[in-house]
Amino acid sequence: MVCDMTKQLTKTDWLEFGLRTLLVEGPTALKADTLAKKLKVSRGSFYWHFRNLADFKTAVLALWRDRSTTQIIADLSIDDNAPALATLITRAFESRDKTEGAIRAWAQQDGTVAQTVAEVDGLRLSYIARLLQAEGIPKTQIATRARLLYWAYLGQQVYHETQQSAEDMPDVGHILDVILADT
Amino acid sequence: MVCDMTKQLTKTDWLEFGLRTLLVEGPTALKADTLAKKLKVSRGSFYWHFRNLADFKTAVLALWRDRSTTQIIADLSIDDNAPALATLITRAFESRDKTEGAIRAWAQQDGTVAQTVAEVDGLRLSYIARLLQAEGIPKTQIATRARLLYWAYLGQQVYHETQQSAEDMPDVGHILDVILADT
DNA sequence: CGCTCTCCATACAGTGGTGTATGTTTTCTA
DNA sequence: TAGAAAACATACACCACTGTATGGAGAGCG
Repeated sequence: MVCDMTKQLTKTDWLEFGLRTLLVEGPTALKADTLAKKLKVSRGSFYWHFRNLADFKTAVLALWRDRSTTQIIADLSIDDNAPALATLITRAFESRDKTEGAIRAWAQQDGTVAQTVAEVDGLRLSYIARLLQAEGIPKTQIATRARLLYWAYLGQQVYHETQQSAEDMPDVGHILDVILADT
Repeated sequence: MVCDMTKQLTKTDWLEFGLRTLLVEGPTALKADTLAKKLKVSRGSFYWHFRNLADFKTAVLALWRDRSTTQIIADLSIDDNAPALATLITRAFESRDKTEGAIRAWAQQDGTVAQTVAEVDGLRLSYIARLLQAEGIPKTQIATRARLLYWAYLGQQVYHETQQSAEDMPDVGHILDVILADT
């Protein structure tokens, strides 16, 4: 628990904890009852800040969407002289949380979530396409290569390794080589 | 409904319907109550064939695992003269069901499911590695390229397109080119 | 001090699902 | 064709969770 335990809870506290819970335990853990217990308060607090569960969930979803897009902007704002694509790939493929899996699991059982995920996917994909264009990839190949790279990122996030061995890390450099290879 | 409606249900009928429901509506739809209603029987039938829900779920999981592995064997048994890798990629990337997404959504909230998924992932990955070896990829690059390809497949399955336009299909030929490209 | 507004607790009714017990129908088989 | 076994129906107790109503504690302020 990172927040001050003595204070009372604010709407933001609930949303932050909700997002964190979503990313760690999955969408099925988004219940007023269990969340309240983990926050050591009663559901009265929850229903004071939010009209109902659906409202809370849409707020959590919006929070994730904003975070994701601003994170894209942050990645976008790394200076253009640096090897942006390499940096992006390294960061993406070395992250080891269940975020993407959790969000996609949620999207699969909720239409509005799926729509939001589609928007975020579109933003990320167009960003990758821009980087590939800067790398000099022929225009007819950009779409496919961007998809290949982004799909590989998504796939790695939902991929289940038998054992999380450190030496089993992907060879990021070689991935970059393949994505940029001449055919 | 594809099965004979007049007959009584067998254990296999329940499992088949359970697997199908899982792949279409996701793991949260695996409830004795709702399944029974859709099969137009009461829960008495369910609890005659299965001790409890957990038993049913593990049986459905086992069915998926067996199907997945035998399907790999079936793909493996296409004659070695044919361009096996191209065929596999074409089939994989043109399939448009939510199977992988549903299974992975399930795995994310159930440890034993995650373990089974890991086994299947391992089998598929080693199969792809074998095909890449047959294509003459250097041994030091096989692992990374196999991962890249399989991750891209997984990613495409959980990827949410804004609109399911047919012209948005991936360029399978170019994917193959990139995966096999000299670096 | 007393008043108000914010935040939370408690108690309640309602819902959707599980599992069990027991009775009823259908099917198989001798 | 009687009887056993398989398959299903019905009714019940139980649990987790939602949403609501209402009451109470706590800070801020006149």
